[in-house]
Amino acid sequence: MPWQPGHKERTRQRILETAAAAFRAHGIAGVGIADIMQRAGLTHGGFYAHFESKEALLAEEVQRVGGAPKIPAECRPDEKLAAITEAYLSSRHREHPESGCLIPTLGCELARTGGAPKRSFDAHIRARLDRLASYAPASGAAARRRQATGALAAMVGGMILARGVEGSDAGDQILADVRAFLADALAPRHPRRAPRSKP
Amino acid sequence: MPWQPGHKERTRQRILETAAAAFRAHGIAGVGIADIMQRAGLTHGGFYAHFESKEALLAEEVQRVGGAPKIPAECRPDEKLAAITEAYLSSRHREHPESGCLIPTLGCELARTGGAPKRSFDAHIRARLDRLASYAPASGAAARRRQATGALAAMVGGMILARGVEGSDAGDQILADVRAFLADALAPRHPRRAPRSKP
DNA sequence: TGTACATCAGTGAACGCGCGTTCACTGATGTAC
DNA sequence: TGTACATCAGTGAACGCGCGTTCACTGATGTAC
Repeated sequence: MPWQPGHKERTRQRILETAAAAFRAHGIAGVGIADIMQRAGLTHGGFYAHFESKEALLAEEVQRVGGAPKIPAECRPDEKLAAITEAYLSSRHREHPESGCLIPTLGCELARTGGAPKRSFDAHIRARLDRLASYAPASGAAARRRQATGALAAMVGGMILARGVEGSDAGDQILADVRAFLADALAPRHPRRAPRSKP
Repeated sequence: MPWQPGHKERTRQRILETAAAAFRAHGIAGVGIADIMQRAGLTHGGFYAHFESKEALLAEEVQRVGGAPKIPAECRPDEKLAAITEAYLSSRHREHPESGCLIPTLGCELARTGGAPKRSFDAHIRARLDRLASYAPASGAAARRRQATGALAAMVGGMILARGVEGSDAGDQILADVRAFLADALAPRHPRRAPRSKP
């Protein structure tokens, strides 16, 4: 074996990491194979020695980019989900899509795809909901699932809105509003109100 | 004037309506001028007699596609925002991106753009938040703003997640969870809990 | 009423460009002797 | 220790294609006489 073992695998990882940032920064359609390879210090022709196609790369990317949520060690169990949403809805995250969650950056495009990328996206969403549900404060699997789904939805949508408005201040204001909304919605509370009554 | 007055304007509107559906169905990058014009029953060359560029069309589109929320006439004032979220988070909306809200379909792409489309998107988001805030049940402008922002974020994110998973059932489950989450979060409640206390 | 005309909405060939993908080739590498 | 060699990761020219945009043109139209 004329090359050090693991050399090709390391190159492959480099391409994956470069592509992950490029996709999130410019969108799937906004990034070409040549872009990715150049940023990885290679030429475009070599790409197909590592991946079958752009679509295959994307599918692997969506599967790979996990994003384990950071939770403060001293966090109370019933405040973990709220802590995750606070960390997610940060200015830093808003300013750095290339290293952030892929749903607000690629979600619209991935929702339209089919095949392998769509399957990866499906798995990505399910895995995140499962994980978030394990941190939800409510009692009962269904209630925790509701909290996790509602929180992730607001996180994703909030980030899109914050990046969609012009100006950092307006974006940060949206983030702050969603943070406050979720802190309130996820706070331990009295039992649910009675169902809507007919007048 | 050899053509009926308003003829060109009607053609222009037809292009705008065709493009609105096409963009939301296939994304900005996924639709070409030739596609739009063909669907409008025209040939691609004529496009530039109506719009300066694809970008100009997009900017006008984002400004135009408003989406006045449908609220039942007999709806109680403090349940209007919740009613809007229920109507938004429907299976029908999930299945028909081409005629639905443009934020879950184009939001990721628009957040990355600049220039006229970005300005339109900014205005679009602000207008929607203003309108939703006017339906929010809380008392006080800031609290209503928080509810409107949180609700729109969850609506947008929830729709993306619902369209991102595979299968109608999984998508509908996500919608139902977000609906329930928001119904709970927007329900009239006791005063907010005390701020986090140190142990 | 019929004909010639000016207008201009719409046509379609052409442009330069960048895309994803292919493939014959190159040359840096570790090994064998 | 030095040289010849086989390997294969990576190169770069080339492909067909579709894109956004341009522009000389066509031909349906309402008007003038």
